[in-house]
Amino acid sequence: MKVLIVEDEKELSDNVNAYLANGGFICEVASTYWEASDKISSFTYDIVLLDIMLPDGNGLNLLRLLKQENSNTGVLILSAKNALDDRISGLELGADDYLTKPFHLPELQARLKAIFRRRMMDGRNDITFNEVRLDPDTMEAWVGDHQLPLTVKEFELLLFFITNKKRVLTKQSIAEHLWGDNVDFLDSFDFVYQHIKNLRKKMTSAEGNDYIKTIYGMGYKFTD
Amino acid sequence: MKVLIVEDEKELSDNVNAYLANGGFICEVASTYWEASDKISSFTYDIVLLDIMLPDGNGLNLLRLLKQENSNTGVLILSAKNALDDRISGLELGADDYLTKPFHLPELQARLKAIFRRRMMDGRNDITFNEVRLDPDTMEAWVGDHQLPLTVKEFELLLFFITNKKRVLTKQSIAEHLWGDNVDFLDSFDFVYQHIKNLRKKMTSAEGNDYIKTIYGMGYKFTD
DNA sequence: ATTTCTCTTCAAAATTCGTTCAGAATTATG
DNA sequence: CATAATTCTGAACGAATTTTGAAGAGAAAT
Repeated sequence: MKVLIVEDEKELSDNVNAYLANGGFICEVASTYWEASDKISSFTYDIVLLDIMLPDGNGLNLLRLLKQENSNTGVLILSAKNALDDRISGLELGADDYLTKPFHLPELQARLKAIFRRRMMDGRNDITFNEVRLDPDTMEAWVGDHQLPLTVKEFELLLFFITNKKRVLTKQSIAEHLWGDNVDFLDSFDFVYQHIKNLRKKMTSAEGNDYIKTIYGMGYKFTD
Repeated sequence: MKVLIVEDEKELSDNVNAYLANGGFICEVASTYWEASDKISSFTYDIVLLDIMLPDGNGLNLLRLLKQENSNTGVLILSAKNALDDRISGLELGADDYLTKPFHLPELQARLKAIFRRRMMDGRNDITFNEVRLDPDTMEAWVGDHQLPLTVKEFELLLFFITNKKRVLTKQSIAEHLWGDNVDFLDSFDFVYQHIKNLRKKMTSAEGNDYIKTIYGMGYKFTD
């Protein structure tokens, strides 16, 4: 992760630079408004650590510039203790966070990581096994690039398989998991066959492979 | 935007509630760890305002729960002045921001809006998804150039969809979000159908596409 | 008070999905 | 190899879910 430190006090920027570099960040320093402006226009950073009070210009303008140039860059604002308005303006302008001086370096790092996590995660929450990918939030499933048009039961079945990969699942356990307590009254779990079949068909029509292996007399196993 | 205020000092939570409600937020209050835990498990909030120091449990556990339940919820941590470790832990756990007590209400609101904008609006003042554009401030909505004459419920529905794009929303969650806690007494959420229908009609009469996809047996999803 | 707009309720129609059934195919057993 | 047990498949039925139109209730505006 690449960080631009915009800060005119050399001692502070050196400290930050050293600490963050040690924590795995790649840092560059700009000590004036114009130097920062140049770098922002020329290069791409993951996060800009921005001191608002600069000798030759207001950092909020840099923030505006940044949002125009590349809105995907995170911004953490550094401000003097009492500059409440600056902080609020900064957040209004789209900064991700701010920190008042003086601050603790571990906290700075924690916040940078928080910003990074926020920007990278992008709300995705999926489970994968080889070519197969599931997202429980969106109820979408893929084999490779091909999205599977699954019904709810089929999706739940695949989810049950993928969260119990390589384990043998009996028809009974599948039935109990997908149909809950209602199955107690049933004497046969044969209806599971249908859903296995349907899921297999949709998976194999996408690529060559459904990962469901039949264990004769036992049940099924999701494996390669 | 729906906010859960987790705070045991009643006077403070009342103040915050009143101030934010006036600013257009929909607020609910939980004054104990378990009440908060219940609400977080049962309902969906855009942001949780979380006091870490609760009489019957540590707020950081709530934060963990929250990230498990619904990773799309923002978190703003409230902490005592000197609890630096808690703040850092909070940010590490995925909180979006923190504020130390005591704080100014305008700053709190600015930060909440910043979190929301950061998550939804990408630094601008409106929310877009493909051809669809919403402005929560003015309550206006467009599909392409065509402005939609939406009613309040339709707007809220579309806002709920667009702020939860690609996620499957059940009729129940939609009902809870748009109608608040009152829906506890209902046994059916079928009335949601009507609003879906009306919204669809207005969106498709503007352009060819409403982005609302039906997931049979599950709910709806705003996607392309 | 009346009109207009919005929200909700209700029932019928349309659609999708889950299940059953019978027969075919596969695998195990002796 | 013959038999029994298990699994697979396609077709068709029925149940559950969603859509739709219409009409009533309620709120807001004139």
